[in-house]
Parts: sequence; C-alpha cells; structure tokens
Amino acid sequence: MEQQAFPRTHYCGTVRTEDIGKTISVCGWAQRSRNLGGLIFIDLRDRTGIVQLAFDEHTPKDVFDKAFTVRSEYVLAATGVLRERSSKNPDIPTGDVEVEVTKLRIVSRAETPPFEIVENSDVNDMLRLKYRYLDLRRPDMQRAILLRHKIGKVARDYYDEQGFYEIETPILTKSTPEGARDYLVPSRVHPGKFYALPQSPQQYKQLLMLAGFDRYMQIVRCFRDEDLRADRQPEFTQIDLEMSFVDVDDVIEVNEGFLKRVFYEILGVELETPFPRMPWKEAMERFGSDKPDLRFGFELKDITHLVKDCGFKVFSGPATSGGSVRLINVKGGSTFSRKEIDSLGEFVKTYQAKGLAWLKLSGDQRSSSFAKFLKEEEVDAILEAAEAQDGDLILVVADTSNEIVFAALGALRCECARRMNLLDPREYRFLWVTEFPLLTYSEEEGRFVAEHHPFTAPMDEDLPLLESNPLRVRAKAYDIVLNGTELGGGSIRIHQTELQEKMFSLLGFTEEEAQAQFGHLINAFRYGAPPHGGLAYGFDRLVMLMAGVPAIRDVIAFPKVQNASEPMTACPSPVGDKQLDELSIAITRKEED
RNA sequence: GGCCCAGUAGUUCAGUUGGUUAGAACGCCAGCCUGUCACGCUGGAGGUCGACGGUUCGAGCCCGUUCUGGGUCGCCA
Repeated sequence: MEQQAFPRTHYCGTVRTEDIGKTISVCGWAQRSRNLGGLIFIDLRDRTGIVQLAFDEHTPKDVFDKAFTVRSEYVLAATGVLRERSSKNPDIPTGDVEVEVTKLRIVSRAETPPFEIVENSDVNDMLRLKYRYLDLRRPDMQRAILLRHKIGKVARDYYDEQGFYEIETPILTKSTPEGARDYLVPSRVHPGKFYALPQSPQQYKQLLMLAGFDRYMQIVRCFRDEDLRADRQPEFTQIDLEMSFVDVDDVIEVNEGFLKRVFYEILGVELETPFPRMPWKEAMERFGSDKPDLRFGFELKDITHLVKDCGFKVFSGPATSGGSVRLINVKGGSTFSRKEIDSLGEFVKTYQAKGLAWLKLSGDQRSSSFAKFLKEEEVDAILEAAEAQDGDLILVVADTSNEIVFAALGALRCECARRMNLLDPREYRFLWVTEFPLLTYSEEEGRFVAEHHPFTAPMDEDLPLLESNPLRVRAKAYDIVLNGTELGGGSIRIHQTELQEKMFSLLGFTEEEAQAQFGHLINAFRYGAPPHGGLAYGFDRLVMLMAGVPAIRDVIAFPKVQNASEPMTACPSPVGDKQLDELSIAITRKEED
C-alpha cells in the first residue's frame, strides 16, 4: 500500500537555481516524456508551469521502471533532489534545473486525451468544449482564468476602498416584460407561476439605494434568453454598481479610477484620464455607431446636400426623401482589388444597405462605380468633402433610412480597418458615449420604448421636451466603450415619483400595469428616495479585451455554444414526468432528437 | 427566422478534370537508443470522407436535402 500523503513542497513552475540541493516534492500531470533508453525525462506540469523530472543510472530500479510506463496526462507525485542540468533549456523558467527523482508515485493513469494538451492548440471548438476539463489544462486557458480571477479581485478591492458594499441580490426573481427574453423557472409551490432569472439586478440595486446603503457593487451572474454572439452568452457576468447622491460626472469619475487601476495592476498599462466623452449624436454622425472604435479614422461624411440635384437616382432619391448619402474615405484603400471591393458591397448588404458605391484614386487612375453618372464638378465636390488624396478609396452608402446608412458605414469602416490590419489589440482607446436618446419609437409595438430602461432619468435641460417632443429628449445615460466594444453602461435613475409616473405613461403603461409590474419600486419611491445612478460592466468582455482574445467563450470556464447548449453536460436536457408533474407543467411541443 | 464559412485518421490538414487500395504531419502502439527538452531511428495500427438521397459505368469531389459547429443580421430595455 503506497502512502497517501502528498508532501508537496513546490509548485512545478516555481523551482529555481536557489533551490538546488534541496529535496523537493512536486505533483502534477505528465506533459511529455522523452525516453532515451537508459535515460528518461518527464515534463511535469501544474498550474504554474513545467519542471523536468530526470531518471538515470542512479535512479532506483523500481522507480526507473515506473517512469518507463508513464504516459501523457498521468498524474504523478515525485520526490527527489533538485540539481543543475548538464544541458540547460533557456526557453522555460525552470530550464536550469531538474529533479533527480528518488520516489515516484503514479497517482492516476490517463487514457490518451482526444487532443494534445498544448498551448495555442487550434482544435475544433466543439471538441474543446466537450472535454472542457482537458481544454482548461492548457496554459493559455489557465492564464485566461487566472486573469479573470485577478481582474475580479482588483474590482472588489477598488470598489471596497471607494466605500462600496458587495451585496447579493436574488437569482430567483420577477419576470419583467421590457427588454430581453427571460429565462423562467417554474414554481412548484405556486402552480402556473414562474420566477425569472435576472437580466441584471437593476431594480434590486436601486432598492438598495433607497435602503440607504449609499454605494453597492456586485460581481453577478445575469441571464438573457437571446441568441449568442462572440461577445454574448446566455449567462454572463456583470460588475454591477450603484451610488447615491451622484450625477453623471460622479459615476464616470469613480469608474475611470477603476479602469485606470485595473489596467495598471493587471497589464502595466497607464491609461490617461479623464477619458474622452462624445454625445451619442456625434458618435453616430462621425462613426455610424454608438460604440465607435477610435483606433483609426475613416470617419463618416454627409454628402446628402451635394447630391440632392444630381442625375444619379441612387443618390438623389434618398437625398430628397428624408434619407441620406454618406461616405467614408478609406485612406490608403486603393490597394483593395475590384474583387475585394465587391465583397465589401456584399458586406454592407448584411446591414440592409442596397449596395456600395465606390471611387478609387491610385496615381493618375481614377476608377469608380458612380462617377460616370455625375457631372465632373459634382464628383469634385464629393472628393473635396471626402478630403480625398492619391491612394484613397471612397465608399458611399445611400439609403432612405439613416439608420441603415449609419449601420452599414459604421460596420464597413471597422471591416476595412480589420482587412488593412490597423487594429492593434494592445492599443486601448476608451470613450464615454453620453446623451443617449431617452426613447425610441417601436413600429412593432406602436409605442415609445425606453432606449436604456424605464428608470433612466432625462437630462434636466430636456425635461420640457417630454411633453412636446419625447423623441428629442436625451437621457442621463452613458456607455463606456473600448476599441469598438461596449464594455459597460449605466445611467442616473429617476428618483421622483411624478417623473417616474410620467415615464410609465409615455411608455404606454396604465397606472395599473405599472403598479403590477414595478409596484415594488414605485411604492419604495414614496418613502424617501435619494438621487442615484450606476453602471454595469460586462465582466467577460473586460477580461476578453484585457486577455487579447477574440471571444468571451475564451475567458469563461464552462461556456455555452451557439444554440445555447453546453456540449460537456449536454444541457438543456429532458426531465422526467414526475418532475414535470410536480411543477404542473405539460410539454406541448418537443424538439426532435 | 435570414445570410456567409467549415465538416476527410485521435488531432490539424492535403486530396488535381469525377477514375486503381483516400495521403501527410503530429499523436498512439511496439522495438532500439545515457543528456533530451518539438529527442532521434525503425516498424505498426488507425477512415461510415458529418448524415440521407440523387446524377453517373464510377462520387471525398457534382446536385438536392439535412445535421453539427463558427461568424453575422434580426434580436440583445
């Protein structure tokens, strides 16, 4: 019977030349073994790195024989004397030393894994996720998960120092019809009734302000039953916070402090604060997006007025019927081939643009899809507006819907930058986008809907417009944007009962409906509400950008795939009739397997 | 719900104009090997070409349908 204790003295990756001569014990997984016949080397791996175990003619025969049988991913516990290597490996931190093993325990054997446990593997995502526990053994995944832990720790430390309490809010909560689809949880005790998993702790954190906690934060799981993207999972984590007796500047200042701190502590990057701010309207006009990537130019230019009377209907049509014609100047874009420009045309069609007009200036050559339809001076005016120079590529989108023009050109400028390799993931350009519209009109529902949520406060100077022109009202809402990704967003909330009631009525709620859905909040306001506001970060996105990886999946230990299932556990899965019966649930439609 | 891309050995991929027994590298197994560290050398095993249907004398390759995954539009207060 082998001993069961693990007298580990060192983590594998931490041994150094200072430890030479010491008897040490290490535990871990066999990364690789090199069997030279009379000499065996095994790389032993744990979360800190790798150390080389050496077995040679001095090794006791039973130990040597055991080493002979070791295969990839066997779990080993080894004891021996740390010695200097006769030939060193400069590529790893422990490359100057090795363990001359005197005792070896094969703690568990392992089947050959379905893929190699190595850094930068480009194995199929599905396979990685099915065997996520193996995938997570890879050093890059270990680093990402550790980075996530450290960022969370900085957040807790920082907000604690700033006087925030971490307070938990319920996971079983009330469904609200505004916003994303809810994940529902049936109640056994109340047949036919459901809890909802929170899309965010929004209302609870406001109630905590009403309860007098003054400053709250929480690193909290949120749930939205919507389709996935590279930066969207059905369950994701927010750094959520709320503050009392503040206005926009106060929230922004505290959070600039956090971002400055976390980027310095984790990446050693010194961010300059305050970050630039840009009103939403300006962001749309200049970048066609409410989350502009500032790492490159290609800003939008409005040429509607220049083409109103031109003979080219593709331009003059939208220009004279409430739409717009806008362009971006892709500096140095004349290197794009005709084929590539055609593919950009296909690209904008995904944003419902009807097509892409272009003009290319390379040397004395001017080629264009539209110049032949315009007068010489009209083309010149467009080129002047675009500040076009030799080597540039002008891309024009015209549509009767401004939203489509913005969406298409906003996405196109990013796509061009991607194709031209202008995006340095180690350059961090932060931006506050402010003054979002308070409301938008939903054609589908035939009413106003809140752009942010129904508790967002209007800007003081726009209050009179609430009656006269609600769509012009700007909100005390702000997003923090990093390199074209919305990292977080928040707002100052309404704390006056009358204003809140006005908002609900604008949104088309009757008093009874508002009371039924938000009564807890409305009633709470009657008992003394402090002015308050807050912000929530997409924690996964923050970690993703700081880790320099392309998807939040890469910084979540057990993520879901595009159809919202999880390959390892194969959830969601059917449940038994007994369970359903207890919940008073009948299945009316089934997925075919 | 729409669009784009991918699916061939355990893994990553190649596979010509539709034509013999579908290949490579890594991994795996066996043997040899005392300073390797992507060890080396020799040999070997390993395939429902995602699935179904069609065209054809003949399909990994062409056509249709479908499944799975990735990206994206819609959606995501």
